[in-house]
Amino acid sequence: MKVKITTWNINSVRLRQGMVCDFLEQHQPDILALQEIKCQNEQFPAKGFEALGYKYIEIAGQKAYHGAATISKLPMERLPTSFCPLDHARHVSTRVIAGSEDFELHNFYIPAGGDVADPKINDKFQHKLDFLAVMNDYFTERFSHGDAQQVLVGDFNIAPGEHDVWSHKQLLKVISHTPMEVEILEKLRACHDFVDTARLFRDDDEKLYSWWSYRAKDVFASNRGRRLDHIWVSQALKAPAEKAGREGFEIHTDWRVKEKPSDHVPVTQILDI
DNA sequence: ATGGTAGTCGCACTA
Repeated sequence: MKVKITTWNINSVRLRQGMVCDFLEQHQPDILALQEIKCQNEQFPAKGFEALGYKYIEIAGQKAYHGAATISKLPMERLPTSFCPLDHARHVSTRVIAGSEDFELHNFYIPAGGDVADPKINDKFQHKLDFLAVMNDYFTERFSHGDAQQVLVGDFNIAPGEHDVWSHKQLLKVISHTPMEVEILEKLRACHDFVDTARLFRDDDEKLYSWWSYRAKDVFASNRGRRLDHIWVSQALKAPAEKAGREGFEIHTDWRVKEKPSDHVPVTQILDI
């Protein structure tokens, strides 16, 4: 069976719930992982999504900032994880039942990390690095009990590759593309053999972006984007991702120029399990 | 080199 998974930093789910419903109707993902929902659990517009068939909803909300939620047509149960050293609402972990198969889906909103790329003088950057360290510990522990089918998605707030940013040189000192965080993220990926599905069928020198700043006048004229939103799978799910083919992965760039858009666009991966 | 925008909350904070 094919399982279609989309991740989207929505930058306020209440403000953009209509836009989310439009996306769900047009693209029919089985699962949508949202970040920056910017609301408390009881404020999450669950009813509208339930009406579209997304009966399984797991929310990690808090007042005003951050927040993540995963909504699914497939049965799903919550996994009791804890990744954020400051206890922000920044992740939702679930086990998804897909026919005779099941897999873990970890929906992350990794801290952005502030402005100054020095953890000694910038607590927010230190927090980002600490969050990544907790992720590394979790998956080390998880895999010590054998390979599970794992999917990691979300706004990682890191653009790892030279061609995941509009200018490698000009962003070397800009948080999201500094060597320190890129190395730590790459280590996290490589240590556990995760596959960055964006690059399965796309060369490393092809520019790919999922985020463009609100501050640009004409977003695509300057096209100063970064690929901050990711879908990773464990080795056990590499073949299902490959089986979906090149079209199995998509960055929905057009959603950046809708009326009142998020600064991130949805990113989709199909798994043919 | 700087300031540019957006969302939430109620002024400043986060991104």
